[in-house]
Amino acid sequence: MAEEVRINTHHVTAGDDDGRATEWEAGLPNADDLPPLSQFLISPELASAFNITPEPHRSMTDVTRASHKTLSTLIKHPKHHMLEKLNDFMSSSDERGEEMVVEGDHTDETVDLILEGSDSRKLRRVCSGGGGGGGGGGEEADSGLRDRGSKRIRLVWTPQLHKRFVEVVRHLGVKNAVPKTIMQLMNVEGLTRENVASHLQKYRIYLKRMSGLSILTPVPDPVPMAYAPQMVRMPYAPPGMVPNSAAGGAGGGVRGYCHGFGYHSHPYNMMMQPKDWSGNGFGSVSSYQKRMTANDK
DNA sequence: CACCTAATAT
DNA sequence: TATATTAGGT
Repeated sequence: MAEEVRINTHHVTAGDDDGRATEWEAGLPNADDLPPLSQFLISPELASAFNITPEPHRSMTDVTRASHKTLSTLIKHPKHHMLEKLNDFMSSSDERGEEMVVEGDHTDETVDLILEGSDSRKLRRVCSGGGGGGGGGGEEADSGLRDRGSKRIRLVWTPQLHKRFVEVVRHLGVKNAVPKTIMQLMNVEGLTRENVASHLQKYRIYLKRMSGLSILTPVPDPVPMAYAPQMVRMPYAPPGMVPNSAAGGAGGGVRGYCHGFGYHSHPYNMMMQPKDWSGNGFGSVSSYQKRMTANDK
């Protein structure tokens, strides 16, 4: 309780003293009703159980600074001119910041477009009930989202975006999930078929991995050998392949092994999603493996 | 043409 | 490392 919280009365100096938007404060709880900034909202046990790292302690100064920043941003780009900023950065980002993030928000309705340089705008996309289009048909137009030189911008698959991807893939079923359809169903502006294809390729590789792996307990702790039958199946042991040191080269050793998807990006697997979307049951993980060999389209 | 996989480029 | 692009095939 070291810090005194006085949000109500604190003023913002962006511009002048009355840059403060008092209407924003209407209905907000009084400072006395709020817990002090220094106090965590969840218990340490809970935090550790869910692998949450507590934010560093914030002082009133930090709050003030953040507040200033927000306000000055809003003053600079008032109203609905936010979208125009998108074009701004697209044309101003030559050669350098050519990374873009498309990240879905909590709802299915909006996605955030973020640039590598931490620029971020909101675009609106509606998953409206209309289009559906099981058969295909070409609706939804264009928007490849390019750099000034008409070069494509690198897409970053944020967890939100990936989640949308996975939902669509599951909804379609793995067999019918092809880039074009996925792209259409995801309904994210700027997303291209190539984006999806590339991601899908990686996703399939990931699934293959998972299907080879034993899904049941990757042996959490060293249990006595005698009692540990064969819980860990070898993923893929193509005849005549030595586990490690094959290509060697890049990256090296153990870590190059679990590249990309399952492990790296988040402690929680990016590729994994809760087993449910609609009634589309495909529980069995190793069902599609035969597809490659034969022909079913 | 859309799709697939593998390899390679950025 | 993650994503894009290309090659070569169905």
